[in-house]
Amino acid sequence: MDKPQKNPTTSQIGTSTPKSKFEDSPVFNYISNLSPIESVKSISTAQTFSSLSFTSPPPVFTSPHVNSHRESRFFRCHNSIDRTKPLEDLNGSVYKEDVVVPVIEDLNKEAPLEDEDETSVETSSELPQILKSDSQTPDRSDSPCTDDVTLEAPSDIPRGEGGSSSEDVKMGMLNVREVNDTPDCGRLISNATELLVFRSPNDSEAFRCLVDKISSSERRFCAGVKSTKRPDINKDVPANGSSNETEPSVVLPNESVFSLNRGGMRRRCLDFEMPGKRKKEIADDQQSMCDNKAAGESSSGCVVPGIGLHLNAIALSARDSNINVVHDYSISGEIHKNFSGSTTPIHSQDIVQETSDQAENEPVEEVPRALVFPELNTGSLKKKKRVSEQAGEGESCKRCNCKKSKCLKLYCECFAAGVYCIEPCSCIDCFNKPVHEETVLATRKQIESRNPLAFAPKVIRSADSIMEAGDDASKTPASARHKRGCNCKKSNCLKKYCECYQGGVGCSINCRCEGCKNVFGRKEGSLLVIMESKQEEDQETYEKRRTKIQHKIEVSREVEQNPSSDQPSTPLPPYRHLVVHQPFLSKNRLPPTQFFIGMGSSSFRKQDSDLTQSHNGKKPVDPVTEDKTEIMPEILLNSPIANIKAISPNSKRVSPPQLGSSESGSNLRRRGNGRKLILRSIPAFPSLNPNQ
DNA sequence: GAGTTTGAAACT
DNA sequence: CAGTTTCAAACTC
Repeated sequence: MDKPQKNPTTSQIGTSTPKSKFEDSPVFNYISNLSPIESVKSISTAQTFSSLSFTSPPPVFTSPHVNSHRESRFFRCHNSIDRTKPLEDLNGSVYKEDVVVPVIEDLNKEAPLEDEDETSVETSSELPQILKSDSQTPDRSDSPCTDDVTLEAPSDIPRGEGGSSSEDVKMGMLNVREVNDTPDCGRLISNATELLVFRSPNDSEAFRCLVDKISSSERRFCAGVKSTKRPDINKDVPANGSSNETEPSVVLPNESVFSLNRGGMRRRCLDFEMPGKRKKEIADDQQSMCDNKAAGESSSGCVVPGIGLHLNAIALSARDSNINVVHDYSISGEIHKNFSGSTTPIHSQDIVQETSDQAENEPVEEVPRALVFPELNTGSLKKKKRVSEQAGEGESCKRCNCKKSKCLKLYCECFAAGVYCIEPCSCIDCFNKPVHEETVLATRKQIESRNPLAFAPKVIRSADSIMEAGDDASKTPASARHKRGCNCKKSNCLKKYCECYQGGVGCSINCRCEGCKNVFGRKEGSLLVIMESKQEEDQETYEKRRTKIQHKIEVSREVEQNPSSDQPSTPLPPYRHLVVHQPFLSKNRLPPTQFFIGMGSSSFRKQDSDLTQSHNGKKPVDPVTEDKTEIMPEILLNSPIANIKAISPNSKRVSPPQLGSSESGSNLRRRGNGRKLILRSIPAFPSLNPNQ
């Protein structure tokens, strides 16, 4: 639709400029020299670029972003692929490239490059199975893009198409794919971020989008990269892609965002529907290869929902997004990594290594379990709850215990989070199920009519806070630290009864709490005050809390490491990382330790420094600008995203890519802070125009 | 696991 | 808008 038009221009711009610049830049050269992989990348990039960008305007890639991403992805992919193959074949690099390209094109649908096709065919012989398995499974419509489609425009898309029996199926597919795809996709993430940046109206949603996008993009690449199975991909794609909207879906990201914006419910619905099926499928599949996939599903189920999950989470998570996001990341080992890399301080190196490792081992194994188990596998709700709680939870996996509200009121966490109740829920007379979709939607509308922000994240992320600083706090709902502020009277804002505390944020002026002792910050007012108060007065309390939290985390880790239960159910591990590093996840999730990060602008800074720093030293409240600059992770900088941001109207907020690009050296330093970036970007662009 | 506490959500 | 009631999570034992 619109995409094609936009894409051409943007794609060219984004792809050509950035890459060329990067490649040409001495820094880039230096990097490339450092690692053979990099060199390959450069080569591959060029090739891929040409092939991809020009061979045929693939519908899927129509979006410029996509193309650029692809390229970047390819690099990564190549690496992974290369690993499988001997590096010696530099020529092979071309070969590799070819392989990759073909895949992409396949995805795109028809733009076959002859050479590439050949290569693809060859490869296909080798690895077709995995992908096929996915696609072939009757339940799962394979169009790689199905995921995207479902996510983006679930309602619009004819469910029947592509042979996908149902949304659930699609969802499952998505999840699976996500898992599989995860490997490559640092870049994918970037894509997602782009999308978010441009169009995400809400933080949460944006975040979701990210997740979704990532997953979708990952899939694509995965297909290619993953396996070495490109052929399969090709097969899948053509069949599915042509028939289905897989491609389009890809193209649409922006649109998807819009749709997402509107009602997280759809997705959630989808997601939640999944859970039940997922469980079954997962149970069946776990043992099989699909473990990864299953995990992905489960995770996604959890995650996605989570993402969508709690709006709060989304918002935080972009709260969901974050969590969701988080989950996703965690789910896909790579994604997680990538993400972490971008958002969190994870080292780019690590990412690379991981990618390589994953390529060898199949990325998902570790993550998958965790993901899968946590939600699906665990038997007892309580356990799950606890786990989730400890982990920081997966809001994605929210479980309610409603008895009278029918899960149609905000009392219900699931409903409040915009997700359907699932089996683990012990609710009675629950109407918050896909079956009662109409009722749910109607109720939701009703509630929204009463309070438009009812489903908005309660807690606003640091990013938001930043935004606040920069912009009018009142402007966006997210602007507030806590949407409404708490009204605690007995808990002193030191228990989860307090929404502020629960969200890992400090109380603000909006709060009407009495005897506020919120560790994250008292309601004195400005962030600075909060910080100071913390430092000065609350140090002890804070320390205690911190220690406590840390202890919990460690415990959870231990548990994870020592999977006492056969179920790796301990979701904690995967989540934990996420949680720890990313504050955004969900409102609840933010672990106290993190909240600095999550909290106000001050929090951002603290991330790197860690709580300790925050404590010990006063943390100068860095101007928002600084955060922004620092926030940019290397990956992002290198990735097209950076460019995008610059382009984006809101770019002002976003740290200019220049910073990152200009100061590659500083990037390392920034890594720690890097995570912030993504989050920030998300919230920053609430209602951007898709195009620009 | 049951009961209590708490504060948000819903209602008046 | 304030006060009250309802509700379910959070917490305690």
